[in-house]
Amino acid sequence: MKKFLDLISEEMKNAFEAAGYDRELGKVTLSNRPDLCEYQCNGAMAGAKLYKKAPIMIANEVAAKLENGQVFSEISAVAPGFLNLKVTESFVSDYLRQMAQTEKFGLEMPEKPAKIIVDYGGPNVAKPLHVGHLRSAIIGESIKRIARYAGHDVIGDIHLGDWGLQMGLIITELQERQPELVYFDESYEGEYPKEAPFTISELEEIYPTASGKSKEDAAYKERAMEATFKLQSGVRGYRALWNHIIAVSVADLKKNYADLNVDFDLWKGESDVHDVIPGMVDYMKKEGYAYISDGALVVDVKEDTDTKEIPPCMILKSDGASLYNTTDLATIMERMREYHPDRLIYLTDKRQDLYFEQVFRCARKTKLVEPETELLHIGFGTMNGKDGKPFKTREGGVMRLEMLIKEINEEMYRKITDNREVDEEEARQTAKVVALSAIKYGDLSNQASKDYIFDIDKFTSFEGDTGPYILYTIVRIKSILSKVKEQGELPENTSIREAGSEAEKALMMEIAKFNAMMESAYAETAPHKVCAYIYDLANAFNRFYHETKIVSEEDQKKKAGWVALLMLTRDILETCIDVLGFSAPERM
RNA sequence: GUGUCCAUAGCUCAGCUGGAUAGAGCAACGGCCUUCUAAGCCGUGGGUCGGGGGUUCGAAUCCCUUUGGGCACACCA
Repeated sequence: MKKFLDLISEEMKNAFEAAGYDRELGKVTLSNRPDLCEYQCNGAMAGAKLYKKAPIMIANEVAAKLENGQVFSEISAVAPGFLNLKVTESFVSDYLRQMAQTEKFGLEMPEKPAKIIVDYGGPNVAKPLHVGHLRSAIIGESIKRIARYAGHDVIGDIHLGDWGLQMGLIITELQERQPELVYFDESYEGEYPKEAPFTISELEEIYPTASGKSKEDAAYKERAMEATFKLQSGVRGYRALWNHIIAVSVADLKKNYADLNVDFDLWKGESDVHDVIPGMVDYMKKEGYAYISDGALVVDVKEDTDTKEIPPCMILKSDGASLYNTTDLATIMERMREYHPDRLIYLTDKRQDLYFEQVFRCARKTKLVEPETELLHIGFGTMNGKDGKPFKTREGGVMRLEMLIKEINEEMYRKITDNREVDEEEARQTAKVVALSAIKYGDLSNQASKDYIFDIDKFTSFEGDTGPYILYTIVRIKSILSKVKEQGELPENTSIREAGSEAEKALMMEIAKFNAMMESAYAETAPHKVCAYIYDLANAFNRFYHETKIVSEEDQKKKAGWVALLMLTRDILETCIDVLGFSAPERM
């Protein structure tokens, strides 16, 4: 289904053409002066220079070619050359009726769906999820859902960090604490225990401890590197231990991500490409891409057009070990082989911008990807506390994600039960749903690339531009609809009617923007556009709500029209929050 | 040093493919609940869009410059 603005522009373009001007001048946009008109076209001013004519003359000529009627109810040419428009009530309501009957409210599907892999820039196993992981999960999930809704074939891969030095560190620290463990007995040939010799909370404490020690104690670091090497070369006991670490960690991760309503199609990690690395390295050497520099194996990724120094992309460290680059490149190779994606999207902190620039260039240069394969890094900003510095606990430590979520759930529960009689169980459930909307909307309503202030009080507030406000609006609509239903039968013809008030028309015009909004949210991988849209839509609805009594309306035809409008509004709002990754309760 | 991102109301943020009077929310103040959830709606006040220059009929938006900040710059991820 064509976009609303395109339909209007089409009329305008015909008029420009009929008046003897370039039809491309007839692009219509939303008015920025709602007091004067609903839509506007600035093409006459753009055409003034081209045709050496006063813009107002062009505007007048074009206006004369347009007719009031089907599409426009008001057309005026205003100095210096604006074309101001209002559309007819019937044009809007016809469009909405069509939207209601069309799959995905008229969002056009791509001719050929793109195969897209979203890499959530994996958390390291054995490290607790902290607030830093929140953004990649939330933004990645939404980008994935938006792309799916837009008709593409999307695979989400958590891409765990499960193969680096951190694993060696953990193993070393375990050995330090429990040297008697059978995993460290190299002569042992029997089966290893099924139970891990540690719990998730122990694991989460072990890593920071080990990491700290390695920074101060060179010998300790040496041992960790050796342990890493042993693990990577397949020493049985180390592998067994590694499997335990992964299993315990992944179980915990799954629980955490489930709480966030985030899921992954693939739980792959760096370790999955371990076996293909040697082949890739050989290939890069053989083709002459890679060479030794200062002992390390690198690929040059400089380009003549560069305005800055781009260091070469390192493939192997001087000790021959692989690193982040190596596994990422090998992963690209594997993904191309296995899925042949058209597009790879990476979500990480924006501090890795340069790193991904190098990796992408390297992948292109070494032909790991097709020339047309799109490689996209979405670097997001830091989540800061109210003081503008990276988010910490009150004590100054790193905030664990679990704690953060718990805290917000509690806060929400408190607000829901405040001064009200609510069923305990229902209140808990509702609190969780609303809390998630608060966290996600709070994050996604900001542009991903910018740092933002995570303000619990603001996000959990039930006022203003927040997740709870959006949910409240949806709940309100549902409540009206169920009241109407209780009243009994509605006339059969429950289709949207022409707007009877300004607020109703405004709501309808807001709804009509849906497909254009979703299209650009996908094209620009911009979830915040969805947030901005539903906030406007919720506002438009609430204005309409306040001046329209629906349940008590006597005119059944009118009422039926409103019911249809409400259902469409609800469906669109719910679709939008679904692509943002949260949902609305039945009551709140 | 090089590169890069950012600077908009007291605070948090939109707007940036150039258009008329720069928008929200919070905070402040004032209205609106016997009527579909007041978690709402309506209204008031609040701005040299960091500074300067340029391009243009027109600049928060594009270009240059300057100030202040964040971040990155090969053996971490």
